Amino acid sequence: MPGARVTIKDLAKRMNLSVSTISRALHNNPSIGEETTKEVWSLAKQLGYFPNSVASNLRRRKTNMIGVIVPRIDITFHSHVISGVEEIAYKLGYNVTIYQSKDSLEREIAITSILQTNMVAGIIACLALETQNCSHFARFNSLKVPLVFYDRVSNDLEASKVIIDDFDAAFRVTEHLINTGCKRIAHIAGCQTTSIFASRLEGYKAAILKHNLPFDPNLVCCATDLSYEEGARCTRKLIRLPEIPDGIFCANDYTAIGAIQVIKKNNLRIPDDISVAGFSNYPVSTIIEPALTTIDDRAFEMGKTAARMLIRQIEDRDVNIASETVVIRTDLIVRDSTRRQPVKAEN
Amino acid sequence: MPGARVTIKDLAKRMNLSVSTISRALHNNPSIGEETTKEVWSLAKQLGYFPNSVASNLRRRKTNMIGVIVPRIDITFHSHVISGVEEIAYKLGYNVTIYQSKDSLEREIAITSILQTNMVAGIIACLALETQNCSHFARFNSLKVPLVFYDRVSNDLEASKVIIDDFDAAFRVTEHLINTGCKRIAHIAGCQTTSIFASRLEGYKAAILKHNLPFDPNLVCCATDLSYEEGARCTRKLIRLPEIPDGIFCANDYTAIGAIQVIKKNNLRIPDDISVAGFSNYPVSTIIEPALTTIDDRAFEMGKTAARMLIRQIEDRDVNIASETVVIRTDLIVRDSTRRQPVKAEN
DNA sequence: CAGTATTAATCAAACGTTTGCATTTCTTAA
DNA sequence: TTAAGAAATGCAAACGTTTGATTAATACTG
Repeated sequence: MPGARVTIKDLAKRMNLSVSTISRALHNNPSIGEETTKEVWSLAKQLGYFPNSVASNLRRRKTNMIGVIVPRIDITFHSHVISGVEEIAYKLGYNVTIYQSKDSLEREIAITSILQTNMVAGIIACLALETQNCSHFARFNSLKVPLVFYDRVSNDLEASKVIIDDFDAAFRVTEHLINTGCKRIAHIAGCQTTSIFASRLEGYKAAILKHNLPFDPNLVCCATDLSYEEGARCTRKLIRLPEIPDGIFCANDYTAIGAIQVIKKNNLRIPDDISVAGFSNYPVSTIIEPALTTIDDRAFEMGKTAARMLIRQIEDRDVNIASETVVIRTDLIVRDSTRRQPVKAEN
Repeated sequence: MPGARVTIKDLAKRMNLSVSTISRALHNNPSIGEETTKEVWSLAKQLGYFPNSVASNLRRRKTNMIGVIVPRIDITFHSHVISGVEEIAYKLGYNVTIYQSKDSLEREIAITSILQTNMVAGIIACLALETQNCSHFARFNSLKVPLVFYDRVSNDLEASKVIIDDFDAAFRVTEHLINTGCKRIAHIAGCQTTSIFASRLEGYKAAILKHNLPFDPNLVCCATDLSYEEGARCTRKLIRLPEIPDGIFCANDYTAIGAIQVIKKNNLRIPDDISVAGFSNYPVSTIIEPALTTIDDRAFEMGKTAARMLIRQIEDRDVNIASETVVIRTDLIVRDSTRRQPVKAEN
């Protein structure tokens, strides 16, 4: 009797009403008299009644739970996305449950099973690096559980996506480097089986070619995890090239930071000798000296958008929205790492 | 029939067995024949059966859900804690659902109601800055829902805690500053109604006094949110003091970064003119130049520990573990921001 | 062979809601 | 006065499991 939960039945007994009446009253169903409704509410408060959503979920055959799969929670980008998701979910009465795939396909698959078992109402996911084939997500189509991918998305599956235009963003960064006088621009690229990194490379190439600069494969350095260390390693290689680059576009901010520090250690000046640009606008990009020019990928916005899309699909289930793809606007943020003394495009 | 979930009943019908037999078989209950058990499993796989944990939770009157309340997900410290929680929870078969209090008491209260409604098995929480009184958590005592606080904890409530020894850590940092030659050490302190920040101030004081340095209240700068900007602001004030400090211990890394940048802008050298130390060991502390001496608060470890404690309590419910408090070891990480030319303690 | 264990499976209730379909009571119109 | 409609409430099944109590069938013991 101490912690014994108060249920709808208890209220019913106390008031000599049926449980259905209580249930309806608590939902302010108009078919229940105003008087009664008020009394039910007040008794509920008095007795400390709390609805049991597990029971409700079972009966209604749906939950208010949104499952989120991220590679890792402690990566800035993802924690910002999650924050955005939670923000919207909370406002709209949904709960958020989180899983880390650790970039492992096996774990991602296991997680999809858990989500199915838990009857989540919808899923937001960023694919694991290992994931090439998304068949483990296919089940959610037949279960009518809406699915929104963000950032690293799948094309072989009917599902909504929220992404940025990586090609365009990379193009703009590269063009910015060109416009500030760089003629020999290197690119530290991410794993090319992941489409976002492939697009960034493409955007880079396109800008180079558009401006009639030669495309030199030696200037493209393929990284795998885009860590600080990889950035440093690639940069050491680049500055030992016979013809040293005068600009480096890095596929993310971590590698850019690594690049900057290596360049400084080698007594080259940034941006005078080499300009550096990153991608993501992590907080650290304002701290590093010189401050890093980068692309703001608006992770928080991405999370909010994904959540909104998902919830709309959950609630309009019957309308059966065809999957939609939203492209989030990105911003080029110019800081000192590319801010050269005013030069004309041609020197 | 397309997305129709396969249930235990379907299996029962197909095999001419009762649902209870199926249920037991799926739990490998020894009272079911080996033969039967095998067949049930194989049919389950064949039909794509997935257990419905909502139903199971209702019947068992408990869920596998751990509720986590953090001030904000996108703060490095908390995202690392969450990552640790998820890591352990996943391994042990629990799910993690996350809520941000945004440091608002009102929201924190609302979240506790949601958690109760959702029948979470246990709760891990870091109190909102606004929270002075924890009565809204009291209900979980009577509901027998275990509760583990981390970092910002409550003392007026029977609950487990996982914390670091803020006093000790602050003491060690300060002593380190003294040992490397600082004689006039300032402290940029956090909100003093929050016990962790009060303890850091105390630790600072204790070290000062132990080494017979004068304690000068003018050298203590109380901040509220410990942001980069506050760090910068306080530092500007400090370096305009008639007697400028030769060391600053900041209550977190953000403020320390702000301090460093202000000091550099004012053409003072770090650590030669002023040593700077922070608290938390955020990734940025290795990036800033000079690299920041700080305390590693081992957030990830904290999350893992909190999760382990919580789950143990959930599972040993009957044993009724008295609340326990675990203090996580912290490490002083010495970097260039305090690494002076070798000097004796006395110059 | 009677009696007792042992094994394998079934029965039926329960968990706390929600909801379609009655039922009751009261108005209102004809 | 009666039929019909509206308003307020009740009945009972259902959601998909789990589990204590029970039964049926088989094997074992003395």
